[in-house]
Formats: sequence, structure tokens, C-alpha cells
Amino acid sequence: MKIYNSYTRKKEEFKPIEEGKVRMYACGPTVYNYFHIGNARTFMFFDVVKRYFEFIGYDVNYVQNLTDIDDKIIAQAIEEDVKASKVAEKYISAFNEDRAKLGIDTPTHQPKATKYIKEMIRFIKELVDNGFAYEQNGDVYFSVDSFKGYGSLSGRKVEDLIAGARVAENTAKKNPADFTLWKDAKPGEPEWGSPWGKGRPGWHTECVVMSKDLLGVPFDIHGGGTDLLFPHHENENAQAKALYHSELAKVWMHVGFLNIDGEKMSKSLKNFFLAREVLEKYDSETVRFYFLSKHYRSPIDYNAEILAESEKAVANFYDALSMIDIKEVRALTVDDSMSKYEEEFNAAMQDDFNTAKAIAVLFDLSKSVKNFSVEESDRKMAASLLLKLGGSLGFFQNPEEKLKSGESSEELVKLLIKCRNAFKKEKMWQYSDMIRDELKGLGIVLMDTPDGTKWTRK
RNA sequence: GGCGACAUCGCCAAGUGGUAAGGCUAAGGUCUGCAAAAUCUUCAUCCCCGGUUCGAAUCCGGGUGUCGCCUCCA
Repeated sequence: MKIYNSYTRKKEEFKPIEEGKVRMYACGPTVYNYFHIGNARTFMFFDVVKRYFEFIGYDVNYVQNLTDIDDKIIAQAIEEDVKASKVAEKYISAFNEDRAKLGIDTPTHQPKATKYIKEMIRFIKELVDNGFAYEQNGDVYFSVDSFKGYGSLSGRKVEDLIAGARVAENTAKKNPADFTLWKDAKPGEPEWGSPWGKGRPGWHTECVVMSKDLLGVPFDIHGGGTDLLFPHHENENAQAKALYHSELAKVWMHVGFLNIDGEKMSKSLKNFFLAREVLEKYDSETVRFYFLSKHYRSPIDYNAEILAESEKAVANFYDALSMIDIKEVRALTVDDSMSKYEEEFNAAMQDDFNTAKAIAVLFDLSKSVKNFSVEESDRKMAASLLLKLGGSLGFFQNPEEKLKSGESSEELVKLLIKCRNAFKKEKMWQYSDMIRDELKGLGIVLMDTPDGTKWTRK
């Protein structure tokens, strides 16, 4: 298994710290709003990472945090005129709803930042005591000059950061690149007692403290969106290195951004799509296919045409699955005749999660399933492997449910097909075609196959 | 200004030294009463210029273009 490590900027052979186990952490949402389609890409990608590691036999401990205390949450609380904790609660359950709708598994742990306040205070105090951080008017900052190596993860130099035109002015900081660990509470804001007075922790500490608690440091994989590389992950790693004398994680993975019609998604451009809005228009598997059809590190464009293509591609798989008995096929043991496909699929996935290439193998299998000139036992075998390999990417989580409309369960359609076949037998084409056309108008498509007439909803 | 990514058929997208996967679309054939589905066939020399090499989409240099991070952000 090779994975591109943002830290070394190279593809590296993945070696778990502990044999047979993967300990991974991916930055989750700040729960101040519903998450958008770009967030969904990252969440879904790490879901695939988790699924695939499990598929090849690893025991995966996957932690995804919930940032439930943050400036943005406070701002949202003021806007909704409720307490900050209410805002967090509301969007945590919304997060989990949307996550489930996208077919993303529940992570092993979903720690909330507010459950770790004490540990974070202790951690920050230790940084202060060891000279890596300092207090200023109730705020605590991490001092980037206090130890060597700040910037090593993201490949930046402290001098360059200062030279950067837009480093915020903050006279309280010793170095403009210093970042906040603890923030003094203004009246009315959520607050916790600390050695520096009442306040709340900064964003960069929670991941260090929670990952240490739930995974141990260092752990195998740390991931997030590409924008998190700097400053968030850099800052996390700096804290870990300062106190734990260790990198926080061995491998750092970053998912590329999603653009809307070629432009960056932003509220001001009004091209902002929530995941739940997208799911009203498209099936979750369409979205999954769309994400996985391009390599995770590349930027991806969101537009109606691409989603329409993805929709057709997924339908292609279900066309194949509708031609076989899923229960029967699922019980099959895949034999060596299919090993070529399996090897190809795994080779693609194990080359830095080349999902686009892996999907090509799924199409090959789909083609075999649909090909009536292929031996029936081989068609079933191909279908079995299609379910299995597709499943490792999170596809086909409930194919029976999805294909229900395609089975002859609805008596009226069955009856009409019977009538049509009777007309066909008498060569009364105008009547048989009328039935087919009328049904098509209702979104029901008939197909005459060697096994009889089948139908699906489009 | 600093750091980085990308540029492959009409569209999407793999490929990182050995002669261009796959999907969507399109055209034609087979099958079909006609369709649909299936199936077969056809459709690119890889942004430009130079270099390295027996050989480059793939490596190096220089352009051009697009994008991201450096500020909360997946």
C-alpha cells in the first residue's frame, strides 16, 4: 500500500505502527452550520480509506472530531438568538443525519472538543510551563520561535510567514505567526475557568489532545482538507513535537478542493451548496461516484453535467445487478477466474487510493454481468465480485432496496406486461407498443430479455 | 512577495521512460416485429518551445494558461 504523504511530499510505502492496525484521525466539522458538498468530499474520502483498510483486513480505529466550541459557533448563536451549546447540538445531529444519508459510516469515535476542556487546559499549561507558550491579557499564544522546526510540515519558513502581506496585526503576540491556544472570554460568551482566567480553548489544541487520548501519539494517518495543511495541521504538529517530542502522525493526507463551475465555493458568490441540498437532487451513490471518479488530491469541479454523467454511470452498475439474483450471488465464493480483476482493483487502490482506476475495473465486471454471451456462472461470479469490490468503496450498501422497483413485486405492472405479451403473440404491435409507451411515460421502462420482460424505473 | 498544484479525445478521467485505461456522448453493424438492453466496430500522440534518451504524455530547462495555500475555511 502506497500513500502520498504531504509531509514528505512523496508516495511512501504504508507501514502501520502496530501490525494489522490502522489508527487514523480526520478533522471533522465545526458545527456552526450544515456542512457543504466540499466538506462531503473530504468526509466521504476518509470513509473510503477506512472501508478499504478494513476490506484488506486491517483493524481500523478512526477518530473524527466534532468542534463544538469556536468563534463561528458563537457568531451563529447570536444570529439564531440561542445559546452556543444549542447551536452545536443542533448541527451535530444534522451532521450525523447528512453523513448517514451520504452512506458514510459512523467513525469509531466522534469526540467533542467541549468534553476535553480540562485536558486541553492541562496541555496548554504544560506548554506554558515548558516555555513554548505565553500568556498575554488572558490569551495564551504558542510561540513559533520557541522551538526549531515550525513550518516543517507545510514547508514554510517563519520569516516567509511574517513577510506575507496579510498576517494579522496583533500587538499582543511576540511573533505575528504565533497562534492562539486559549482565548479570553468576552461577557456573555461560553467560558471555562483556567489558570489564565475564564475563556475557551483555541481550535488547534483539540485535535492534539483528543488524538493522543483516543489513538496515542504518534498515530498512523492524519487527514483533512488541503487547506488544513497550513496553519491547522502545522500548528497541531508543532504542539505535539514541543511536548511529546514526536510527530503527531506518520502520514498526512490532504483532500483537494471542490469548486463550483470552476470557481471557489463561497457564500458571497452564492455558489454555496449544502450536502443536504445536493442530496435532494442526486442519489448518494451518484455523489459517491462523482467524488471517486477523480483522484482525491486533485481539485474537482461541481456542475450539473458531471453529476448527470455520474448518475448514468451508477445506473449502469444497477442495470447489471438487476439481471442477477443478488442474494444468490452474494453467497458465492469468488474463484480464481476473477483474480485478474481483483488484482487490478487492489493494485489501483493500493497506489495512493487511485479510485478512478479502480472504478474502471468495476465497469469491466459490470460489462461481464450484462453480457449474455458470457457463461452464466461467470456472470454471477462477476456480479459477486462487483458487489464485493464496489462495497469496499462504499457502493451497493443496499442493492436489494434500490432494485426493488425492478422486481415483479408490483402486480399492476406485472399484469400490463402480461397483456402486452399476449398482444405481441398475436402480432398486434400497435397495442403492445401502446402499453410500452404509456408505461414509459410513467417512468417505467420495459426490456425484453432472453429471460422474459424486465422493467425498471428511470 | 513566499510556498505549492495542475494542463491528456466533444465532456469527465487514468496513465510518471517503452509506444495513449475507463465512463459519458457520437457514428455504423448484429440482435429485436419495432424498441430498449446487450454486443461488435470506429473516434486523441498528450498546452507551446528547447534539451536528455535508442525511446518521453511521462525526466530536465524555459514559456503560456488555470487553480490553491499563506486570514476563519474541508
